Amino acid sequence: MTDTAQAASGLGTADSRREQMLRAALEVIAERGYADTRIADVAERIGISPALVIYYFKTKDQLLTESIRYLDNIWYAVGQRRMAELPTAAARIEEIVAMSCLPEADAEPRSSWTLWLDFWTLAARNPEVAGLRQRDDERWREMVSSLVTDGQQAGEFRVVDADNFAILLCSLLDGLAIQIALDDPVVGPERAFDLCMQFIAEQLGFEWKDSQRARNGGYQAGQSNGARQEGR
Amino acid sequence: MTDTAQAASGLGTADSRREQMLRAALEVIAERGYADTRIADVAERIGISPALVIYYFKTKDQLLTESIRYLDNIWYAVGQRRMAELPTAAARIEEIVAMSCLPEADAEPRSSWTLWLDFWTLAARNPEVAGLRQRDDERWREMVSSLVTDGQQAGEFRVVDADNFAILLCSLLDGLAIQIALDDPVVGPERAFDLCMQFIAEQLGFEWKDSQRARNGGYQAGQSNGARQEGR
DNA sequence: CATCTTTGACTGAATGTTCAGTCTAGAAAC
DNA sequence: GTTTCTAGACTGAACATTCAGTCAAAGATG
Repeated sequence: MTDTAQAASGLGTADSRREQMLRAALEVIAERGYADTRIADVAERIGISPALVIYYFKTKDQLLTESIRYLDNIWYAVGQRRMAELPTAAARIEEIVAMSCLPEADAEPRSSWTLWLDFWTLAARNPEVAGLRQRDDERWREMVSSLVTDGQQAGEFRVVDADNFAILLCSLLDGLAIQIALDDPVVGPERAFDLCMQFIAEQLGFEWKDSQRARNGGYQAGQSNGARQEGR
Repeated sequence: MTDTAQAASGLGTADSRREQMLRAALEVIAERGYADTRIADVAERIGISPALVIYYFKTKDQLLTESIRYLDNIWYAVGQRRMAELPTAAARIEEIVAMSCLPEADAEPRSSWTLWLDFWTLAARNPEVAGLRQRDDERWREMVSSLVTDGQQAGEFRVVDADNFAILLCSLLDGLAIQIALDDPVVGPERAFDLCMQFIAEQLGFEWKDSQRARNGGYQAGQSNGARQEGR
């Protein structure tokens, strides 16, 4: 599966190839785990020879490392875009929680929660990846932090220390993500989402009414612009 | 290096050998990561032949899997023991947080936060380990949950849903553990500990005064046996 | 416009290394 | 004198990486 899509569509050359490989690598990592990902797997997935993979990325390590970077960037970009489309701080923060907890209808290869587990594990030993992860975490904390500040100025939220709150929330999200990634029978996506939102609403002192967010699909029933589709 | 300590101390035969290997395995995993742990590393560490490792554990997989189980059990047992020694629910819950956040003076091989990252990553693909992890998580949640209930009955804590709180706290602890494991410059052990305790105190409605807990040194000055040194 | 030349994408067949696991046989322990 | 341990040498398979080219399109050259 998979290969055809792009392979058929003719994009053989140039940097689309690179990207194709990065994507394939992420898929394989998600399935087999970082450590068990072989160059041959990635190659096979897009129907090319292993040698070609090395042709583009000098080493296996480079391929995998770059694919992680790729994931990281995409994910952050998606976050930014979505934030921009939402009107209130409360809605934005809810979207962040949703991104962390709720699987999306259009399951991208970049999703798959287990990818983040591998990411963390890798960061523990690979300094380059460690730096990446750190920056990434910092970015999310800042996003949350400034969101909170905004919300406070707009009178949506009660006054609490934004930085501390950001650390708390981001850590909580990571922790919940583990449960979700590992399919914990007690802490599924919905429950994680609800608990987290309750926590936030309580901390920031705003009303949060459960329901609304119909599973996947969209982030908010009402709120107009039902368009957002996350192209691919 | 390393070998000497135990090797010299005579415990050569029988099941102490097994345990010695399990410990060594954990050390190596902590250093090199689960995926990069070789049988030869474990053997070398205690100065034996790789073949001997296979003699005791039929396969590499078995060795590693068992070492994870070993870690899991020890950690939980330590938790139980410590809980038993503390008088109030508040103190117990603080100890749990400390165990999750604060490195201890007598750094056991079993510690090393990165071990947990590997544990989770492994659980994502290895059903056996997945079961282990799930049970483990459940145990901690129950511990917290019943702790909260106790505290409530004793009038120490305000009334909140104990199960939900347990999920929240355990997830938060996991999330903070990631930051700590990866040496995040912003979220170090102390800050994680403080933030977490503040959160708890607020949720459960009790007073928590920072100070007290002098960094490492274990939870309680006393503890006698200053001997245990864990060679290395 | 027919021919060479160049260049970039790509492959299949080696090569070499790294390990897990086996096998043989010696030393202890009981 | 079995049975339990243990080491050392060895095997076999799995891979990453290299190498020597193939192939086709794009430019030169005449």
